[in-house]
Amino acid sequence: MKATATSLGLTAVIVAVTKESPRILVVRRMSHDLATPAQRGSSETLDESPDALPFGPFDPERHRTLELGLWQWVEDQTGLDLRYVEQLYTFGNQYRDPRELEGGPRVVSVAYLALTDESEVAGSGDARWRDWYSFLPWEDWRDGPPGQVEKVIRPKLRRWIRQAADRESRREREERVGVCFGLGAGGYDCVRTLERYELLYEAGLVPEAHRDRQNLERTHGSAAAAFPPDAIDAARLLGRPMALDDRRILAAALGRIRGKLAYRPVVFELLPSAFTLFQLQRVVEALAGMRLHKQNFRRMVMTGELVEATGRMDSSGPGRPAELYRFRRSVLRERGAVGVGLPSLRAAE
Amino acid sequence: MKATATSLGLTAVIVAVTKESPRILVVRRMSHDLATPAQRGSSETLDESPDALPFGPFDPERHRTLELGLWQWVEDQTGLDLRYVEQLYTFGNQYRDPRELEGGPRVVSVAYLALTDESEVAGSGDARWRDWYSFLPWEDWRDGPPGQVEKVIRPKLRRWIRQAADRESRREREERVGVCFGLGAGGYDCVRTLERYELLYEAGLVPEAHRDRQNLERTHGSAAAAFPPDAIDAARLLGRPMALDDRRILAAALGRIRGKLAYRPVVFELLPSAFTLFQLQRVVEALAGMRLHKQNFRRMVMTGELVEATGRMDSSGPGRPAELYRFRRSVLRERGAVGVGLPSLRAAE
DNA sequence: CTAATATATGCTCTAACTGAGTATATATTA
DNA sequence: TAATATATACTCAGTTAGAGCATATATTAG
Repeated sequence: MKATATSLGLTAVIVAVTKESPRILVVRRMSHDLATPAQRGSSETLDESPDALPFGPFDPERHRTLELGLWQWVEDQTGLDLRYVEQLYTFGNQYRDPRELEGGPRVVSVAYLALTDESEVAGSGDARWRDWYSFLPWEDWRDGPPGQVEKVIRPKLRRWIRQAADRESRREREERVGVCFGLGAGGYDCVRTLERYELLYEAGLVPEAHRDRQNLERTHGSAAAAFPPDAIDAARLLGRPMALDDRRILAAALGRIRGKLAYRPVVFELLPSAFTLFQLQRVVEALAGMRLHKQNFRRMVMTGELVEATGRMDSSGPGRPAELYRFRRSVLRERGAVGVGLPSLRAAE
Repeated sequence: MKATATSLGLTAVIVAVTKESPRILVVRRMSHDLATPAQRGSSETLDESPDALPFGPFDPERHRTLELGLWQWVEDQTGLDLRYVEQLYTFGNQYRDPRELEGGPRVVSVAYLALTDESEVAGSGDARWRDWYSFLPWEDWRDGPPGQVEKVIRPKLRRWIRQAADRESRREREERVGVCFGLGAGGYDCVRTLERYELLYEAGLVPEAHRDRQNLERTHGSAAAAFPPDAIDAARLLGRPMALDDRRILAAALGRIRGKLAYRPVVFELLPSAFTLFQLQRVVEALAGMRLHKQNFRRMVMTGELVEATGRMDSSGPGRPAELYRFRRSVLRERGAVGVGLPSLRAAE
């Protein structure tokens, strides 16, 4: 059975940073919306009900542009006011949505990245904020290499390399693992989030990989492959799964925002109007998933003239009070590439 | 009358570089395909028949992914084999396609950037290669500031600034012009191609702006605004117009490829397997639209280990024969950000 | 009150990189 | 043979990036 039509939708990756942790707005879609009939029978999927990214159909009658469509639809559904919106990518792979297996239309979705501050979500109560790294825990290197990388990912990937069919594909796998997790020259690159997710997917370390394979096999009538039990175990340590290919979209969004940090001052859309340099640094670190050298960070921000002093001080925390700054919006118009620039990964302050 | 459905298509920006000039594959779509009935009557549009980017509907029955759809459809239509394909942007603005004015569906198009070498185009003979800068002549600074910038663009933009409604919007226009054409601090940024096109469109310096406005007014029954005669004059100097918003897509593609040059070695997909360093430099210059310092360029390529010597020499041109190099594909796997890095704009060698 | 601790902020040092230029070698063409 | 066009090696100064030292000013534990 094949999809015969296409339906166009919008997916929103809505990001906020609260108290040093990056947050994502997710909805809990009832699983029977997304499950195939085979799954609908099994009890295990019903109570799982995975998180999903906010998604809505695009209505050409109401919206003059795709971006306005996203804007208004998010506004209507959640009451959030977005500070920054940019198109991320358009996803149209077959079987993204398992309902295609039953003859549903091909679901093509234009994903947008939006920045805001975390605030109460109005409207239909199933939207909630969640820590971004609860979905992609291997991306947070702020306290050194994440536990899962050494304990789970590396051993499993070594096995995946060994299982390669021939010498050539084995060498290829080896190199991919090296690039993604920073064994090769050049070290670890925090921007390669999508490459990492896709590697983990292909290597079967992520439950979505098994789910998709099972959906396919069930619908095509072949015997459903046994769900490898150790794979499930491993997957539990590798973050919260999501519906559809939403975790892939999340990985793409993280890479985009990390890349953008270096040459466009987007961080400021996530901060209050007045902030200390340390707060600014914490937000950048939260998104980059790594620690920065404090003095150099300050030097960069100051010599780049990204901010201006407000004159007021912040004495709320412990330690010497810090001066409060505001974003100098005019840099957007004055100069070309400006941003907070990420160094390569290193230890700490 | 409003569009009630959406149709999903694929647009291809197919790039090659031949003898130091970047080329684009365009098709000549019969103008009655795109014209509104009002235009169809007038003789002036019939013989114009503007160039358009290759476009095809996306068929979910045949294609597993959007990218595969593009690949196969380009292959079928033109016989070209693409060396590199990446998704560029998804365009879905209302009235992109004038047929929407008569109740046609909203045309959403996923644009792809593809690199290849210029070769004979097979199949339906209406596809042809054209110089990229014939559509965006203000983007080519290899021989200094393009003539149109000083003679046409600057004066018209100055008038556009003066015509602003209030002080605030005037200051805004002033700053935008400064950023786009390099009057402000930071100088000229060759990557801001889309910003420049959109500025020229808004300021009415590009015929597409008048065409779109006329289409709207005619269909809505209001008197068609007189086409300002000096605007037409100016437009003739500002490059060849295109159908739909294809020139906007072209501007986006140019910005993307220029930005990518700096951190991904995409140039090599446009070169033969063996090339001299000077040829490599010429291709980069053609895309960047500016000249590079020769010795520094060589140093960068060599210390970056982007290429390896073949041992063979090229004695075809005048002057001392140059060594032939090949791209060291393994850098793709070894390191993170690698590319040929563009400096800020300067005079010449 | 004092010590420990957490933060803010100023300054230095070095290695690497960037932009620009000089110098020399080797080919073709007038 | 001179003029010209390219290839290639090397130098030099200014800038930037990564790392660390030192000091100032607050809170909290004892």
